[in-house]
Amino acid sequence: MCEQKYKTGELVALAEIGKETLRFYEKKGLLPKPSRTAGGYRIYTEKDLRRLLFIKNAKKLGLSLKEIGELLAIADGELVDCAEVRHIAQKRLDIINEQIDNLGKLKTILIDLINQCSKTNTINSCPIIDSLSKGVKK
Amino acid sequence: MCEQKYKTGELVALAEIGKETLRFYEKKGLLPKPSRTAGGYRIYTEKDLRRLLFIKNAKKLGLSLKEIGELLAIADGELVDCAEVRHIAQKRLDIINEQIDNLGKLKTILIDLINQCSKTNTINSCPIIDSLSKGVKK
DNA sequence: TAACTCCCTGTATTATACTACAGGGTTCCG
DNA sequence: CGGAACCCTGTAGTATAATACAGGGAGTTA
Repeated sequence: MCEQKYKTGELVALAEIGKETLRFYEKKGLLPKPSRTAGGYRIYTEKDLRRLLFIKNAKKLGLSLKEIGELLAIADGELVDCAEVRHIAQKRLDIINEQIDNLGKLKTILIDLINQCSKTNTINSCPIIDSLSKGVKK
Repeated sequence: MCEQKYKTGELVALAEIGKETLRFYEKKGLLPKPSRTAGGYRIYTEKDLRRLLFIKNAKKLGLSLKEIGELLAIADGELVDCAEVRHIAQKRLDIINEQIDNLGKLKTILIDLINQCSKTNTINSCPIIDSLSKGVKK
């Protein structure tokens, strides 16, 4: 029966974020407006902590706050249209595949550069500039 | 003997960027200050076009303008210290590997979500929230 | 009750990468 | 020479994601 309650300082310590960031997320609508003490202090629950950790992890995976907001809206049941969900997820998936592809190309270019560099020890012609001037598909 | 010369409008048309972006890059030091006509109009050369295309392609690969600037400095011979070059390249390579790794994880999560969605057609429990609340390594 | 820590609000600043004016000067065509 | 199209400068605004700070209130403990 005794659910854990946190004040701002306790929550930010547990989630390892700044207190300004917490308020920022609240203002952005990513976190619900918490209840308050008589003195006006915010009171958070376990649910808020989980939500905050979700935001943190999703960010780590490269999602923008806007996208995270959309996913949270789905989780909250505000957005129950399946087509909508699929659309968000698929759109992101396309971008991810493209990014993985691009990162692979950049990786090759950088490995070439590093090798080139260790061979000559001076750079007269630049392998990256050459590679990238020719263009990257898409 | 007749090298191609471009005015701002011609160059931005060829590179497919905005004219303000061109000035922005000049101010940032990514493009050298071009020579001018008697009337003060900027005159660009083929070399500038190649440089601009390099910036565009490097951006597509996810490099920041700051990193692009460092690579251009290398290409310009301003930075000929091999250790420095290797350092920039290796640092980026580490980030890339991590990003590829993270994107792969996100991809799995999203594919799960899409599948879940097409099975149930309604979302009662949210697979992404569940996945991400548990955390992502590193 | 003083002192101290924590919390409140609102506003301003940071960094990245542009994008959009306002108010002029230049070039070129007829 | 008139007018359109183009270019110049400087400043301001946009979006994203925070981060910092000023000025004040709340809660706790000696």
